Parts: sequence; structure tokens; C-alpha cells
Amino acid sequence: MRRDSKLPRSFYDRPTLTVARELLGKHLVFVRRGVRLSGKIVEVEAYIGEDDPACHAAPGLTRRNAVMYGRPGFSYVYFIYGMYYCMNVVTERKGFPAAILIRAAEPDEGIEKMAASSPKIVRHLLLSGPGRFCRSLGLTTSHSGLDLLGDRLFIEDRGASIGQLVSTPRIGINKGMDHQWRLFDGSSTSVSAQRRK
DNA sequence: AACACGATCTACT
DNA sequence: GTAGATCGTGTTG
Repeated sequence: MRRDSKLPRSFYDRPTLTVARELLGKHLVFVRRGVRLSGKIVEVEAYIGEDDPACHAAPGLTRRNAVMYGRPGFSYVYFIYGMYYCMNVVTERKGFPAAILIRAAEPDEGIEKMAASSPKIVRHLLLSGPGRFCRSLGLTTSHSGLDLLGDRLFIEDRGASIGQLVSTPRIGINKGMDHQWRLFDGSSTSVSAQRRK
């Protein structure tokens, strides 16, 4: 596709909620073994600073969350529950820990490859849910800390739009429930399971 | 060195 | 609706 549509560093170097809102409708691309795998982002969650109790940076700087304290526009992938990976996009200036969890996308390029990684998952749900998203794409902690302005993992603006912006509390956490920092496209059938308010 | 738990998903009742 | 899988990470001793 068009290489000039790759999002610039300045896109990520802004308030996290602004970046999160604008990430919806953009296409995330992962080049695996020279093959493009991609999907249109339809669901994200924002984790902002050490004062956000649900953010991995709440305990302060550690080996694991270090990339969140770095420059914006890098990937942060972590391992959870002994078997899943979750991918985030680092935002805001160097020194301020914040990131956006990619929770779901609508499969686009490389759907057959994704299906091979996640057999018996319906097409439109191959990238639905943070764990499945990484599983279907083949993303692991070895892909953490990658520059999203590089050629292996990046996000493109293809001018796509989303149906309807919806915000709810974040899922799967027991702290920081006072914020509506989960954003998704209410008209997409690829958004992860729980849709309650 | 030992321990409790987690930004999840699937299978099963 | 709920339990089980399965292990890196941060904390405590």
C-alpha cells in the first residue's frame, strides 16, 4: 500500500486520549516473514501515567514497563496469564509513561495466515480481543520496543472512517473504573465480547 | 527463594 | 456463569 500513509512520530506525541480516539479506523500492519498482515483498529483502551492505578506504570519504572517511559511511537508488548500477549502503542513525551492497548481490529490483509494461527475462529473475530489479536498476528514480547516508524510494525492512515464512537470503563481490571477509557466503534462486529455500560 | 496475581480466552455445566 | 490453563513480574523475606 501507500508508504506515505504511515503515521508520523508527531501523531503519537500527543495526549493519550486524543491518540486513542484517532487510532480507531487506522490500519495496523505487521510484516511477518515478508508478508503483510493487517487490520482496521476498532477498539482500544488508554492507560495514562503512574497516577492511573490500572496502568502498568503505576508501580513506577521497572524493567518490564520501561518502554512506556521512552519515546512515543514504539510498541509495548507484554505477557499475561501465562499464555497470552497484549500489544500497546506508546504515547506522549519521553519520561511520561502512557500507552494504548489495541483490543480489536477488523482483519484485512493476510486473513488466511491469521486463520492458520487461530484455527476455528470466525473470520471477523480473528483480531477481536487483545489476546487473540496478538495470537493471530504472531506478536510476542520479542516485538516489544519496536519503532512504529520502522518497516516491520506500523500503523497507516488510509482515510477510513468509523461508524460510531463509544466509550466505556476499561475491561478486565478492578482499579481505575472511574474512567471511560475504553473506546470502540459501536458499528463494528469485530469489537471484543463484553459491550455493557 | 518463595509467593500471589494478572490490561485473557476457552471449554464446559 | 465459572473454572482452569500457565508463567513472567514485582514484592516480600
